[in-house]
Amino acid sequence: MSSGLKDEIKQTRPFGSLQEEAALNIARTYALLDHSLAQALKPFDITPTQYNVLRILRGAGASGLCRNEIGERLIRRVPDVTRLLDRMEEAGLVLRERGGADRRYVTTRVSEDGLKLLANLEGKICEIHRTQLGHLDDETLRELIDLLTKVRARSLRRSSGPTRTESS
Amino acid sequence: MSSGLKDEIKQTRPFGSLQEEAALNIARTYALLDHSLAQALKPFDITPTQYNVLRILRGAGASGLCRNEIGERLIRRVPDVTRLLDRMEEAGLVLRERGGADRRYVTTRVSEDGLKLLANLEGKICEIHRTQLGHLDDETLRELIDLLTKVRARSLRRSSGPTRTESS
DNA sequence: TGACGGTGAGTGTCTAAACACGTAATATAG
DNA sequence: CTATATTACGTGTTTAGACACTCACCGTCA
Repeated sequence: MSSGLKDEIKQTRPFGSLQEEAALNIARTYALLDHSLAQALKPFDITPTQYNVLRILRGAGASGLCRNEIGERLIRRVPDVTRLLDRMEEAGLVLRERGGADRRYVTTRVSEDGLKLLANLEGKICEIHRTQLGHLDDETLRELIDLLTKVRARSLRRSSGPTRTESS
Repeated sequence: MSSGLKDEIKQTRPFGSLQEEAALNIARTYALLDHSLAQALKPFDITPTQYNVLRILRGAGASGLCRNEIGERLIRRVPDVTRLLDRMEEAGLVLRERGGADRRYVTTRVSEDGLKLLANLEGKICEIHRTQLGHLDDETLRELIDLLTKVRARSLRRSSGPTRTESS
């Protein structure tokens, strides 16, 4: 069981350390999950990151969020939120508006089309999650979540995540 | 503890399901680990994927591997192994040679420089892993590895990983 | 022996990521 | 009230990822 990854990637040598094996397991598992999510989202012409943005903006509601706030809430930090939003604006999923008290800020909000897309996606996404993780019971999932939270605990003590090169 | 991710990404709503929360935890954790690895490798002018290739080829030894075999052993499958190897060949890290019985195959091997780079990297990589995961004891790491292996178990029953668009 | 399907590798092209730099608006200090 | 720093956003450019397509070689079988 614990040497499953070695077979998957046809590795001949033992892992250098348990830490390395754990890191590779995380990477491998993420690759599988992300790939299937990306495939599922492709018919809707959005990427997992764009889906992430849509959900963030839906959560923010009518007041919207500025570019940097969106960047900070992304699961995977990306160094070019501007053009990510450019593409989503062009696709009609979000609306941007400069103004308000501080004229540096550009507020981004989900559009009606964006909300409709999210609603359409909801069932599909649940199905993906069931396919990916439905074979594990709640206790196992909770345990996994707790362990991953522990993994991140060290990083969190020192920074709020990968530093983005923009605005740094 | 289990709501750590919500704070990290400043999420206001509860997660849709435990499955979703687990998937997002995996993604978030991977993003942190991958980012710090990429930063550590940057002074050596290679990416995590290139590092992965170097280790695969070192494991394969003098007989080398053909392009598709390399692609199958990567932690993260990439759809353009050819140009990945192009870049590494240009950097002097690998050698490619067409020939042998079946002249369709192109055998790739690590170069001397590639091996030297790997040797130089070894200590650095161990240090990274200690920084990332050194706060967890062996039992905890083993547990995490076992859980992630369970997560992947379902995918493995149906395919050997994300299908690559090339050669499919 | 020569047409055929399958396999291994590579190319063209578009999109996205990564990184350094630049601009505009606000805050702060003297 | 001006000079400077800081913040928020955008742009230019290089590199890598994604996907469809083509070419070369092999085995097979009529």
